[in-house]
Amino acid sequence: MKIYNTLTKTKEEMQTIEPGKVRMYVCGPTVYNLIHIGNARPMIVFDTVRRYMEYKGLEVNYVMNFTDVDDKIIKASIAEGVDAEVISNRYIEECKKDMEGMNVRPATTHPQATLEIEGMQDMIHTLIKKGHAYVAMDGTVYFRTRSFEEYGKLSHKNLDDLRSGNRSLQVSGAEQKEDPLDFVLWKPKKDGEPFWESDWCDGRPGWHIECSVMSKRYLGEKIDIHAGGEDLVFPHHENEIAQSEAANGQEFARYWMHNAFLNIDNKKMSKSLGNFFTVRDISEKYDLRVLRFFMLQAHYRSPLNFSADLMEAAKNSLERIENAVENLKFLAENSTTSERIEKETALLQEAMTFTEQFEKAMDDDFNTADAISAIFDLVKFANLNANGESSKEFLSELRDQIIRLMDICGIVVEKKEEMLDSQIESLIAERQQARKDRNFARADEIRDILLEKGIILEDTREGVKWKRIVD
RNA sequence: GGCGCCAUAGCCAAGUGGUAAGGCAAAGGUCUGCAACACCUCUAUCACCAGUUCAAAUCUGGUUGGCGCCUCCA
Repeated sequence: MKIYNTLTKTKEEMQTIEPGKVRMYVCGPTVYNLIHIGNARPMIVFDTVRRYMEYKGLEVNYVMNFTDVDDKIIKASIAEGVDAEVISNRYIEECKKDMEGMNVRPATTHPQATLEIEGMQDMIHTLIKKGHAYVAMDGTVYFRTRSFEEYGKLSHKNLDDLRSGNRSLQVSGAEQKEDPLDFVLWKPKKDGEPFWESDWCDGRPGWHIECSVMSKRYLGEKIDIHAGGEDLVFPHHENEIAQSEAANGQEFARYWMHNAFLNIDNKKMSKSLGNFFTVRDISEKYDLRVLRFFMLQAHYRSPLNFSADLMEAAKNSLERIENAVENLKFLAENSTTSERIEKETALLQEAMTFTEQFEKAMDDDFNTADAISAIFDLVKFANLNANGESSKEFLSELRDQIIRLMDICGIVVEKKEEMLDSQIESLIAERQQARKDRNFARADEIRDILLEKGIILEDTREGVKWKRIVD
């Protein structure tokens, strides 16, 4: 299994610290509002990475935090006249609902920054003791960037470029920093803000220290994979490395994975620009499986453009796969032979090559776009080789294979067994009679009635099939 | 100003040295009372220029056009 590592800018064969086990940390959202579809990309991408690793037999300890102390949360709490906690807890719950809708599995642990303050203070103490941090006059604690020699190794920047190249940094350096690139580990409270007591001042932690500490607490000082959006490479992840490695004296994470951005009409989507859709917005128009499928059709390191047309295309594509699964199920239910015949054994063996194709693509830095094309090849193969004469065993093996691969992608194509509404059943029977009587007007009328209820009928050689509309 | 990424058919998107996967859409056809599903057929020399090579979408240099990070941000 190969992973593209931002640290080395190459694909590397994954070797875990502990055989058979993966320690993985994903930077989660700041919970001050409903998550948007940009937030959804890393959730979907890395959930798929996790699912694939588990499929390959690895045990994944998966941690995704919630950043629940932040300027915007505080701003929202002041606007509503409630505690910051009320805001963050509310949106953590909403985020979990959205994750469930996208079939993103809950992490092994979902730590929250405000519950880990003690660990943060410990790490800051250590950094001060080791000379990597200092306390300013007002109690702010800064990380001494120049004390960490490898600073810049993740984002491949060097300190001189950063210093000379950036105007705003130089201006803001007028504070009490020793160096404009030093960043905050602990900052003093302002009126009305949540705060914690500390040896330096009443205040709250800087953003970067949170992830360093939560990662260490739940996964240990050294982890296998640290992941997040590409915008976090600098400064967030760069700073995490500096803090963690300076404090712990060893490498922080082996592999750094970053997903590219989701754009709207070729423009960056951001909360500050206001051109964003929440996952909740999308869920009103589409089944969230469509959103998930849409995102997995591109490679996670390529920018992806979002639009209504593209969602429609993704929906139609997904339907093709679902149709095949439905069709196989229908044929199996009506098949008269149960055991497979020799020829079918050979066909099933051939079908396995699609699973191999799928795995080969996923092994190559989780190339979901390629992996999904293998699923389509399998779908084509199934459509071509399954018919009324096929055995039950053959049909269900094919169906299981498609379902299994889609399941790795985190998309459930197996419809739950639903009780056939007796009303629907009798309408279908009535329509069949009408067709027999060549009363096509009535037959079409019944079909329209069912269509309005979201039921699509399909007349096939083997009988009438029905399915619920996907949207 | 500094660092970096991308450019493949109408649209989306793999492929990163050996003569272009897959999906959507469109067109024609088979099946069918019609429709839908499915199947068959059909759509590209890979932004442009120059070079390296027996061989380049794939490597090198340049041009043009997009975009990202350097500030809260997935």
